[in-house]
Amino acid sequence: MILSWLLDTNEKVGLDYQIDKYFNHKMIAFKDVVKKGENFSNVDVYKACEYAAEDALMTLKLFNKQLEVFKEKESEELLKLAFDLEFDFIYVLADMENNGIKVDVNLLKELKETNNKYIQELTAQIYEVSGVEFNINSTKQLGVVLFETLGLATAKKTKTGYSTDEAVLSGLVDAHPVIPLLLKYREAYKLQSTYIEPLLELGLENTDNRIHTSFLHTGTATGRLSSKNPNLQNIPVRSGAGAKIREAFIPKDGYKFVGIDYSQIELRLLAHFSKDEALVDAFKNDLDIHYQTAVKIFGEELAKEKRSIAKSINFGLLYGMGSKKLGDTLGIPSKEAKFYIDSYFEAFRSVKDYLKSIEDFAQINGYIKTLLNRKRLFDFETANAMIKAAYLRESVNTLFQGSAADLIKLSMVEIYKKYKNNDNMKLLLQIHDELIFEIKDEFLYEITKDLKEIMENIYSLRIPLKVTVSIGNSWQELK
DNA sequence: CTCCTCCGCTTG
DNA sequence: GTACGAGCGGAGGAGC
Repeated sequence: MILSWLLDTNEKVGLDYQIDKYFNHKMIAFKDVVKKGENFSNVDVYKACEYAAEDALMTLKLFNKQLEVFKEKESEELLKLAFDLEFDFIYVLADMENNGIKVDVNLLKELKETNNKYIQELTAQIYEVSGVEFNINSTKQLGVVLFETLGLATAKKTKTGYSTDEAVLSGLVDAHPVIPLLLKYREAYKLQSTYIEPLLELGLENTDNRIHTSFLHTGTATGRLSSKNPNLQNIPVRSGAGAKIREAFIPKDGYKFVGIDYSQIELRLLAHFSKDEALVDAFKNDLDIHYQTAVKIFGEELAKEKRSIAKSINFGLLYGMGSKKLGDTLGIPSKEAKFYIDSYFEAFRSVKDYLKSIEDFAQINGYIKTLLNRKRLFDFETANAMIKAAYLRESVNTLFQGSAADLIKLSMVEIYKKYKNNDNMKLLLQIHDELIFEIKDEFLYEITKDLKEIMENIYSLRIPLKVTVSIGNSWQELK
């Protein structure tokens, strides 16, 4: 059985540390649930699943085992209550954590060496060009070098001094030859310290080179999962150099990676909730949603050229954007950004009304609830104007982000239930709107097709749910 | 020496 | 003072 390692520590050698890790973080999660009453509304998600019976015996064993490990008598009742709520999903998480994901340690070693040389070269060049030796990783020291020693123009300040973040450096890229070197250094150092070195170390811990993360079930305000030790939900994907790290994640022999992600799930939820005719039609007809948005705002002729603006607006809507930030994002004056936002709401009238109704609901009731009734509380009573504005943005965002989390959790439970005894397929990772599986070559298409079916039909909305599937011999190939 | 906050960067 | 949700590594200061 999937969790045999958890119940019988002698069955597999070397898994003790995993058991400890599992119990530790689960216990922390349970304590969180007990502490924060609002998370009890998770019950709706699991009630919706209605999958209690089959694993009852094993659950009981697991529960008893936990009580043995954590002798916290006074919290037994509460722990039991919390445990019931976790009933189904806890298995999915434990399964993923136990499966782990294999890394190519030889490739990571190569990356580490070449990247290390590169960092040393950049360091030497930075010292030479700037004329001083200092700790490049220290924002404080770097600020002094750039804005005092070299006398570059300051752009913005942080609480404690000069800002030297990527936006500031990019703005100064032509001002001094050290700037492009710093940008390259930052990227290389980040990859080395946060990804390459820790992943290599973890990969070498196990003879099968598999890395095991911890997924936290109660680690977010919205109902999403989070991942830590290591965080496998923020492995680089955007930069070219970062892509090499994804090459180092590989399936075991005879298996392929399959990535299935929900396409535009939050915007689909916006269409579903708002019932906006234009949005609903676009998704029903499987059109390019950002392009269609551009058509509605700017007209047919300009739509192609303005698609990226429409895309930024679409995402901004889900975050409760303001014109200033949209302007910054697009590199245009906030006045122009405001005009675009106004044009959007002119074209999508019911979206505007709907977003307003979310804010009203949150303010009147002091909470917001997602598609499957997960609640997030807000204390408007004691909030000043700034906090209140933040709560309204969070209310809007939680509806979409949290509902999307509900849906993928439903899918994960359904998939787990169907495949838990099938060694031809394992679920390895969840990255918010995406699942990554390891599937045996022989059953690749059969199982992938079934997973797609499950995910697209997990819940009935006004618009269809759509997933995109990718198959590859490394994580990098899943695109 | 450990712990904490800040900064900056990675991701959906 | 205004775009949501996360985790991690390094610097530097506070406190033991």
